[in-house]
Amino acid sequence: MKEELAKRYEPSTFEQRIYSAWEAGGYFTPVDDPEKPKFSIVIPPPNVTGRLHIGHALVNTLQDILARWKRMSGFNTLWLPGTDHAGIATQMVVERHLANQGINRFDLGREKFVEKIWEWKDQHRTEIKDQLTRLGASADWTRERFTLDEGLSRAVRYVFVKLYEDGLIYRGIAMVNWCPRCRTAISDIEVEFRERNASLWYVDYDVEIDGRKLTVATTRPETMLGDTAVAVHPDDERYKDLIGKHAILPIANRRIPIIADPILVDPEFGTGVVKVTPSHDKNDYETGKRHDLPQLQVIAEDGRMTAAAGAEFEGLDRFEARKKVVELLKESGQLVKVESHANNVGVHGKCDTDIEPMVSRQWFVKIEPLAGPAIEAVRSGAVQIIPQSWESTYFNWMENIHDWTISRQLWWGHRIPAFHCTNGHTTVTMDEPSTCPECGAKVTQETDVLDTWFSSGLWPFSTMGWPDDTPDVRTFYPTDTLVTGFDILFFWVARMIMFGLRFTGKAPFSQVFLNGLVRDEQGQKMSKTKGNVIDPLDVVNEVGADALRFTLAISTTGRDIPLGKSRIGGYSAFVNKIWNASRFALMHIDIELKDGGGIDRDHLRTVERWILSRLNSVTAEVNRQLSVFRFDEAASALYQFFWHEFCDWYIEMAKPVLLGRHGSDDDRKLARRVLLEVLDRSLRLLHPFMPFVTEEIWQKLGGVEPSIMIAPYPIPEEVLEDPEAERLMNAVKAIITTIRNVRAERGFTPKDRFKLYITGSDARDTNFFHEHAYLLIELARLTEVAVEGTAPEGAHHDVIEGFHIAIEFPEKEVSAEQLEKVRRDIEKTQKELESIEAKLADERFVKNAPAHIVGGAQARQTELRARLEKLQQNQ
RNA sequence: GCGGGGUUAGCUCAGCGGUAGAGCGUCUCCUUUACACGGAGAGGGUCAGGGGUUCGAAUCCCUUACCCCGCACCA
Repeated sequence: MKEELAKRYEPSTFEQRIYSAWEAGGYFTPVDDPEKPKFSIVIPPPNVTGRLHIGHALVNTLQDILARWKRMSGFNTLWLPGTDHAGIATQMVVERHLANQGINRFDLGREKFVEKIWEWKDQHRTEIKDQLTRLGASADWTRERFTLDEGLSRAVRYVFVKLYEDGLIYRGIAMVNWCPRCRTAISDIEVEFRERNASLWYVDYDVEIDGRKLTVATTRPETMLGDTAVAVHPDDERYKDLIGKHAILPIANRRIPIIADPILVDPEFGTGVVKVTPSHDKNDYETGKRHDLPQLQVIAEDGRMTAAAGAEFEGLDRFEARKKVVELLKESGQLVKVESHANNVGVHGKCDTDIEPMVSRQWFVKIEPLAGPAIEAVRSGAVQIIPQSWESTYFNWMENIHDWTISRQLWWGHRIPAFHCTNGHTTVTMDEPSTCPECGAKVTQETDVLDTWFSSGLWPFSTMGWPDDTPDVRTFYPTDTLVTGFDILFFWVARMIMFGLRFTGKAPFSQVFLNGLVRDEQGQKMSKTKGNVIDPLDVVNEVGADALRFTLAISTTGRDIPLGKSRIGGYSAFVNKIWNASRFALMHIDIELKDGGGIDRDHLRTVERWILSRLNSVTAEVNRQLSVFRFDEAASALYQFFWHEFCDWYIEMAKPVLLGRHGSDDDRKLARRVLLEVLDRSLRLLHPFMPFVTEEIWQKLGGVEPSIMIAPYPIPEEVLEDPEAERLMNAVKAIITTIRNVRAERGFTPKDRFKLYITGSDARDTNFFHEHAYLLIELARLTEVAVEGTAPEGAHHDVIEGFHIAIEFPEKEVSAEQLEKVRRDIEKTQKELESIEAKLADERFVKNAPAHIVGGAQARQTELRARLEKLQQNQ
């Protein structure tokens, strides 16, 4: 009837089989049960750029733990999976991929190139799904989405048109961050700053007043070619007389005005003279607008110099041009000096290319009207950010937010639903008009696409069929918990909150759990170039998904997680332990869960009441910790209970009865029932963390449900609490431990057996030990336990948890080392006693400290006094 | 410059007002029929430094030092 477990724990033999069975059972798909409360969670869609890394394994393990926990706890649970088209990132990898074959995207043309990306996407979507599957993700694949799906694209167009009509999307000319490599504009948050050792060049400009010169300090000499002014501070006495005059721009030999600007110029920095390049610097652009300066674009979209830079520079790369400008200045003697200078250079986070500030026509989202409600949602608690310390970061960013540049000059993405006609009219509409609504001329669609985060910002509802009023939207929106990395708090989380509130009137989730970054052992960020990345599949193949998941969960405290290859499967020993303990249990259990019968609580012995009480307390703990996202605490509680209480103590204590060395047949039956019960509940508690191994074992227990993943999650039951059993068993454990210690200290081996004398503080306790003497005899390896009589001379005395014990040793020489140990024990006890006595003698302590603390100290004092007295007999 | 986080056992980290903890590592003993991915033990910490509040501080406040991470600035 009952099946045994394989002798060895080999996850590869069952994990994939089990996943298929779950999928076939349809357990990942929510059931249509209006009675059940719902729980929904949407995956942070991984980019279809490549394979998942260990950070994905973390974020998805945490989501799966929540989903499985909630599902087992009776919630109608949806975990919606999918992937992100990841605009620039994907276009870049495909371009690189094609470059290896000697093809560039311009050879292919837009249509063909996009086709290639779709092929790439299909392949990687499959790989990603496979990886999540191997991790055990209980996501509903029947609802899988992709940001470029027709449904989601429609939501994107709808939102774009709506925002445009509401005046929150506008098109205009502005200075944006331009990536000359990707040849597209990017938003402010996509710019990363890198510290660099650069040079500061000091250049002399001739001034139209004879003999006078202005020395300008610059880090970008090549932009000089586009200078249209030189600025000084209006109050700077050194240059006051030159304001309004003109300087001669070196090389270009253009006459440019000397202007006064208190905002741009800090007289303390450099020489106090600033060159002004309105076309290639953000501050200079603003200055140019203030002073009505002409713009002169000397750097083109591809990072090469334009004709405006002069014939000898045209076509040169901007960095080549820099060298050449410096060279020419040297020759003309206008280069005064060069200083080294540390500065932060903005680069495109995706490709590490220096950003070129560039004036261009782009589409923007006017963000303040969206940010206001999003700030309020967090402030009011409608959206809770965990750990809470991230809230101030969120507020800080949201309160200083700038308009969002949403257009990208790329081919891969949602094409902006704007249609331009030959007469210059622009129509923004969801579907392409046949002709211009204003003049009837032919229209062509805008070639720019949207920032990829525009579509992911709609993810929690666009995936459910919005803007239609679908059953999924009604049932599962808003979602409950969002689990994601803090690195996309601004990119993604903030945008979802803004869009969600604007378009659905509701925050898209009520809680955001931001997990830390997975780093290597040295605390280094994982990256391909450093070669310290870990492919989760390698780990799964090596130690199994359960060990990986448990390691990730128990390491998740809310901060960064240092996990290198050596640590990543660290908890495989624990999984192995679970396997073996279960194997032992199955060898002795001859009943199945569905046999029913339950437990006859009236006939339980103290050991059994104890383990059930402990199990109940860990049940409460796990539920409590999961509800506050303390995955580490929940996992630790299970680890501690299963290994160090259930295996180390309970199973060892049950063995005498299970193996027939002690007790009646009825005792044995009851012990089996309890063992089954504890194992069953433990497996269910562990299941969200270790779905595979728990399922594999649980299948052998003969439960009513076809799968552990739809069996109920244990909840604490008051009847199982038993403080009295815990008190007595704590004493038993402590006494056994003491005997083991003393045995080792005195140099005896486990084979040597002794007689123990023990007396409790009252008859009931003494009687308990009389009945449970076999536990001490078995686990502490004794010959007998006497509850009366006096220990002979030379016995080792101690007081443990209120019980007086004496261990009778055979004649044996006591070494100096052993005597020293006894002396140290006494000293330690004495010291603690002294400190506690001093405390109790202090009336301020007795007066001010809460009663239970004072009471505790008094009890401790009594115990220590008794113990000290007994220990002194050992000398 | 502004903000956040950190500094606790050899390593990685919990604990955040009432007797210093875990995992891993180290050392000793043990092949006891679930498990040597095991069992039983041991050793190891003036909780970064200095002040303060309190009967009592690793825990709260101030301060110094160092280390991370954001954001802003950078001619």
